[in-house]
Amino acid sequence: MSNESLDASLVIKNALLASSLSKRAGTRLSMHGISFTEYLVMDYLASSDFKAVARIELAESMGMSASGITRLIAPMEKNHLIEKVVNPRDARQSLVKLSDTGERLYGEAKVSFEQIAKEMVGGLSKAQKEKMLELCSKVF
Amino acid sequence: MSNESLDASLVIKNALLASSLSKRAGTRLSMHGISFTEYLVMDYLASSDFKAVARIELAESMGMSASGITRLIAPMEKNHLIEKVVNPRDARQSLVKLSDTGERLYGEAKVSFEQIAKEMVGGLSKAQKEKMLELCSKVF
DNA sequence: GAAATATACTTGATTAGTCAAGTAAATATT
DNA sequence: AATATTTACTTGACTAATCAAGTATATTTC
Repeated sequence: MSNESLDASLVIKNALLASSLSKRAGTRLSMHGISFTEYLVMDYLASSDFKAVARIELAESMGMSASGITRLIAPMEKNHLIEKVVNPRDARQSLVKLSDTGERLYGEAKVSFEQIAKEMVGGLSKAQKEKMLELCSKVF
Repeated sequence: MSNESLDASLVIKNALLASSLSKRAGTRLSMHGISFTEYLVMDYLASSDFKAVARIELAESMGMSASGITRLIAPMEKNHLIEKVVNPRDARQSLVKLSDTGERLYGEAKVSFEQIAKEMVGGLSKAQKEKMLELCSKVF
């Protein structure tokens, strides 16, 4: 295989893999009434120590547009998973944090997510998983 | 890090990586007037030796629904990139193949795609790319 | 060989996102 | 201090996909 087609194959394989993984994860998470993307938001907020975060930061961290975040957050707020927090230093911002309900739901969803994640990458040894995570991080 | 959270991190990292890669690839491919998904279809048809392929096979190979393929192919057919081929043995099927125009466009797009793929995975050595491809294949 | 079931595809309704344009507040420029 | 630019976000119009239901053909069962 030429170098170029190795690169191309890698990109394509990764795209197909991620599509499969996120679909399976989404199916599992739907039992908690949330989508994979919503889970990612919660996970990010949780990793931010449950502190309020600017929407723009969320957008960047998730590789989404600002408007995508607006539309993603709106129903989560309506469902009381997420709370708006104002930033007294900057009135343009509308910070976002997990509500108590959101934290609780995240905790439950996390169990399911870790279960399905385990099933999905079950074909790899611990060392291989670590290697793959490292390689992914090197690319992005 | 616990085993469970390693699994979860790997799945999340992969999703974010693939999202980034496919967006960048899509941007580059838009110069040829096609999307990343359309490129994937063409690539699959090319790898099938440019023979006609059933839509259902396409759907499966790309991890998409049958209706997704219908809607994806329709404009490609209108733009004469893809031709319908009937299967005399099964009138339910509507096979799909690259037209001459489609083959030509695929050839051009492939150059761009391999270029951007090279840029995107440039942080890895050849051995690392091979390793990552192998690990991805092991998972899916 | 007729009836039941399964397969291949399409269509209508919906969802999750995009981009471009708009608004309002903050920051920089002069 | 007034003006220009940038930043954070929202909204309207659109696109790409999904699912559920429908149609037509093929296959299985009796």
